[in-house]
Amino acid sequence: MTIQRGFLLVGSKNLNYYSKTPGLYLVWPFNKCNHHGMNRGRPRQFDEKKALLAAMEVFWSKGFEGASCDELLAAMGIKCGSMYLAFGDKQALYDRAFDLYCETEFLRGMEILDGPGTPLENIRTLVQCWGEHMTQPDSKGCFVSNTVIEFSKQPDGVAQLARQVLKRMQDVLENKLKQAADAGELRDGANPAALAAFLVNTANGLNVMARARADKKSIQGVIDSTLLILA
Amino acid sequence: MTIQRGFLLVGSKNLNYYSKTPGLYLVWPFNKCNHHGMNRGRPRQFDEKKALLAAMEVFWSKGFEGASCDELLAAMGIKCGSMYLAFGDKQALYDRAFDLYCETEFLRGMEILDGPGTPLENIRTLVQCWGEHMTQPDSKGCFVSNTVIEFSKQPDGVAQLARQVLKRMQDVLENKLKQAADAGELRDGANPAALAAFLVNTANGLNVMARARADKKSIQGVIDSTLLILA
DNA sequence: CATTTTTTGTACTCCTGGTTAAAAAACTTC
DNA sequence: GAAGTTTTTTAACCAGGAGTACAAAAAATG
Repeated sequence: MTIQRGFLLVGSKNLNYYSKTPGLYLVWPFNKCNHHGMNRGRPRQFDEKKALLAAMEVFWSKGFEGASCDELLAAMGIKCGSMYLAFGDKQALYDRAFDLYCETEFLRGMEILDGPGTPLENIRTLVQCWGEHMTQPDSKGCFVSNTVIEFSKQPDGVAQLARQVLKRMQDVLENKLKQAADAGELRDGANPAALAAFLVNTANGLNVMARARADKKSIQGVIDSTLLILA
Repeated sequence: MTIQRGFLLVGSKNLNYYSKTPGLYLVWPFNKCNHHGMNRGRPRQFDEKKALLAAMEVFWSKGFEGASCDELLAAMGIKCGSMYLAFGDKQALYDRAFDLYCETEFLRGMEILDGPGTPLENIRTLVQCWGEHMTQPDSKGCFVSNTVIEFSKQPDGVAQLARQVLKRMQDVLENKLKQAADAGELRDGANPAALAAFLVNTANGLNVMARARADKKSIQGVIDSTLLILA
């Protein structure tokens, strides 16, 4: 039986391929890498990673609603057909961009906590790093924080993920603060759980300050005051 | 010359009145209050204050882009014709709603600073008040903070206003902190300017925490830690 | 009562933004 | 080279959302 165009081939990778004769078709994902290490069909003409990175920048600075598809596609350097085929839809693209941010910008920042210094030293370094980040003139703030705000009404999806990331960050900080306390670096009676929540709060606040284009002196004031509590 | 319907009467208050005969019309704003203290024309059938309050609630919880006209009109209980006549357009309505928020919710909160206690006591009360506000289950956070974020890319208009309100709040706090310092309520070397920025930052952070539906314990931790610095 | 001024309600327009359709292009496999 | 599979391109499509037109209604004026 020869396959002809006209009817949807259920199971074909992108569900956009057709046969002329009606019937139930069993379609295999042919397009896995062959013995030459090449895919079948027309090869991708854009770099998915690069495109995603560009999309991330746009979403990061403009938010989900604020970023139009046109704008995204222009930044990604591809046409809508390619985007929809590669990523699904706008929300899926946002989700991917959010993941990318978490993997790169966000969690990489948290690695400072495992630096060479003592627990408290590392925490203080992280806080100072936030300050430097937010005082950069083209700072887009924090993508996670922005996501929490824009999707705050939604119970799951990327909204839930963003809340979990903040919670995770809080947990990591609490852990580190406990280590600091055990090492006698915190004053007596200091509460690691409360301090962790406080630090996450400071980070979220800095995001707003950055977007409000607060002057450097104010942001430095925030950092200095925060560090005072970690003395 | 009798005026007839059909052609726009340039100068008529709402530019929606017509004459049948073409020509240049000189139209006077007749409809100022007359000797009966009444306007001419059909009287408003809705309470502008009430409608604005309803719009404020919607904008506050959903943001500018997030609030559709349908939704706003439903909440306001009027039809679009009335809304556009009374307020101008969606942005103007938002601006009015923002003003209303500042006058009521926001600046009223700042009045706590002029309460009966000492300067420092009043500041501490304000911080605690933030905590109570944000832990309420239906808390919509802070409209000013939300506005700063959503309009962060825009140089003027309500965006600028919102940034100024934050700055104003910071100035007021700095002033109060100086009073506290003069009264010997702050530790030696405390920096009122830095502390003021820090407190505004905490407030902005709490807004995010509220929208992230952080647990009460975390928010209390933020408040407690913040108050520590004001001891 | 006729006229003027205003608000109201309904229908409509216009536009933008997300998404899909369909065919052409580019490649592999047979 | 023909057939098969995928990406690219271009042109629509469609829904919803902001805003407008206009006639009808409701009041004051004189």
